[in-house]
Amino acid sequence: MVDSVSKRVIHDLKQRILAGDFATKRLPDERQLSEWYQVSRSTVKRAVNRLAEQGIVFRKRGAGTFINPFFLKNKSAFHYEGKNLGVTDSFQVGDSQPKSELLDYQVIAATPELQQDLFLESTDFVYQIKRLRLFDQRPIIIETGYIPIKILPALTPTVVQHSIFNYLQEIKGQSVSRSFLSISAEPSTREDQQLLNLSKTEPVGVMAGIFFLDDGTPFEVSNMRLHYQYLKYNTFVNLDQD
Amino acid sequence: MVDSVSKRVIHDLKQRILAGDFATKRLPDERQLSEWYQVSRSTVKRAVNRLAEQGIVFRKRGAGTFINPFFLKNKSAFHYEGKNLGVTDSFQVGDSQPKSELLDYQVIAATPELQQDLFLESTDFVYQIKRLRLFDQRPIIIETGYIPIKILPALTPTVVQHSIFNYLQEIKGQSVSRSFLSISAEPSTREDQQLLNLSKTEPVGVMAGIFFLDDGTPFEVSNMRLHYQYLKYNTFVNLDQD
DNA sequence: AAGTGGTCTAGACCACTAC
DNA sequence: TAGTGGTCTAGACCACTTA
Repeated sequence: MVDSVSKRVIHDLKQRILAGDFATKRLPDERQLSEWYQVSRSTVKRAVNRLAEQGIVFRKRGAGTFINPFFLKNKSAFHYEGKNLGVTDSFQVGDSQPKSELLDYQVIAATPELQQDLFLESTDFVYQIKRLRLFDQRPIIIETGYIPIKILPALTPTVVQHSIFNYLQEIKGQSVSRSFLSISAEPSTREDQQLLNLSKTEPVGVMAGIFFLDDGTPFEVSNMRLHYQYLKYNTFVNLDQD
Repeated sequence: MVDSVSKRVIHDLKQRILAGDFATKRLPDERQLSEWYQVSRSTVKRAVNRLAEQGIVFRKRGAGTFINPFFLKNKSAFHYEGKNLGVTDSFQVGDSQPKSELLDYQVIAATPELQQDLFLESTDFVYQIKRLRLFDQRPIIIETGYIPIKILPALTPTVVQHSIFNYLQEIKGQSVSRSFLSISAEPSTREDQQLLNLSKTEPVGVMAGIFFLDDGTPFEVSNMRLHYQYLKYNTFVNLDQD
């Protein structure tokens, strides 16, 4: 995993910004950086654009490239780097390994909605997997997932209690690299209250959506009900667009 | 606003994908597209990369570029294009103009937290503006915002009841194009219940964060408590990265 | 008018996938 | 091995901001 040229530039610029090398809150212009790093201007541009995507710098046509002051003063808030894809990724807070308690595990015919979302025929079947996920011994998420059996014909309850994503990687050499999620909130149901240890007035966060394989195949429809104190989704939005 | 070359390519490819021109679920390779559109390969690459960012196609090094089947079957879910920045933008659902009821409006000394978030000195003052925002006659959001007086010295309650963002554009020619938001959920307080017409067990969604001007100046710290039925945040996450 | 970022070109070479 | 996307170059010209 040798670093490419632009990676080197990205990394170095990030370090200098954090170290406060650019007291002016302004980056040298692209042509200067190009000479500085002895790379082409295109490469500098690609590197700086990456920093802009991450909200670290702002570009202003005709004026220059400026360091986001908020980035310097609030680095922790930018910790979301790498984003949230799987749930497990988002909850590496506790030191202990996340565990799962299997609540339900069966094979059912794909409902019309699942057929559409997972790109299935009416003759297809899916696993319905309901798990209570624990982090640091505490119940945090009730997750109900639907996975086509034709993608993972040999899934077992044992696998399910550990990581389905890891199993997928081992068996098929594919990983889940994209997701489409919708985030909302709801009053807790009686079941939520029991499983997640909530009072009647405490709500759950809901993250529902689809996970995709590298090749774009929809892999899983997932519905997650989270203890509300653990729902925290950070987004950086940049409206400079097409 | 003449379209650039790459915009033309983006637009045309998008249309063809939607029209089902690529029955194979696969785009022609870059060199072919380059010839087809009579543009350089770099330009094709930039265009197709934009489509990939939007989740419309998947790129696979060594294999090709493939259309996201989910995009074809579920176009409505991709409606989030343009994303959510301001709250008003996210809620153009109802036909009527959004309105605001002013709950609180005063100038206060910047607290330490505000000083940090808005990049202020301890001698700075901010407006504290609390509004109940109505959409389609219904109360949806309680928004408490903090804006440095030195950015908008002549703000008035009248302006505040309409759009602060529009006023900013008129007065300073600047717009709010970036935001950093954190999304969570909480049980509703008694005030929430009263203002948003919620029962005791119904929660609120919370969107808290900072809005930035084009030049990166933090413009407003905002805390929004939403009627839970109106919190719906869609995200497309792509974990192909650096 | 000078300086800065944005777009685009024509081409080289590399890394990975599939056969 | 052939084909595909990824990185990079060296340079041209354009669009916008600032003075």
